Amino acid sequence: MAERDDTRAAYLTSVAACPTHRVLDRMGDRWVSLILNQLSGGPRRHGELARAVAGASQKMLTQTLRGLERDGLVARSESGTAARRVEYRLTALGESLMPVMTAVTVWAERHIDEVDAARSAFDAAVS
Amino acid sequence: MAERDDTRAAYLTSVAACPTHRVLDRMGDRWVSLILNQLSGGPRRHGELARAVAGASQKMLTQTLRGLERDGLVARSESGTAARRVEYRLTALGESLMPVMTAVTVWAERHIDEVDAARSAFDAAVS
DNA sequence: CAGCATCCAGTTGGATACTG
DNA sequence: CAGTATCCAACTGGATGCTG
Repeated sequence: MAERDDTRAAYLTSVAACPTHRVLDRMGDRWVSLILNQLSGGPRRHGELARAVAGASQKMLTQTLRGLERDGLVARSESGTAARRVEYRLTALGESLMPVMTAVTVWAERHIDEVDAARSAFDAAVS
Repeated sequence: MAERDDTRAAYLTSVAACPTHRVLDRMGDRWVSLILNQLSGGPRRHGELARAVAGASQKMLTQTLRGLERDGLVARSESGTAARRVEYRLTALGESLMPVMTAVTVWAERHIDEVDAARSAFDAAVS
């Protein structure tokens, strides 16, 4: 399909650039919802987050936080020289995203049973 | 870290089971937002979707549709014997998700510039 | 037309070990 | 305590060819 590579590439680019998709991608990152949820309760130290989001490896925790920081959703502040103390908190931009997260959560909790039922039915029909 | 495998595994399971995360995962699937968007305009044939979501490979289109169908968000109906005709449409459950998608879209379009600005600033500071 | 199967490259994310 | 660096297994998603 060499003749259509350009078209395909253009489409892929435009999809990647789609704001909705980009936001969804970020929100869907495995640990983002948990971290954002923690931070919505106020600033948290790195260690606190590590404990609260215990499933995440150290690498993923930092990596995810960096990503959120890069996108301006989370702010990082450092203090202390000996006993280092790093704190993360939501930015105004991050806070503005919370209602959207909440909307997702509300829908999810309200309809997850229907989804599960649909899955069972589907899987049963297939097998 | 063999001693904590159980704990870790339990956490990972609970995260995977988290309704919010599951929904976010589905919504974040690369082609879901585009497909759902198409279907919100009414039923579409497979071919129509293939054209509208031209970036997706045939495999991914079908795979994504199956996933949505499995989760009860989309319904598939077949008709015709010779010239096969397969149509997809949103279920009631799928329609109930659209406002959430819209909320994400609205936030995204409204704030993507801030995100981009934050990124540029972050990247500039790092380098 | 709609869909399935296979192969495979690129990415993701976890384990582990080490630094200031 | 917070973070970095490396290695690597698993998963994702695209290309291609075939079927009813």
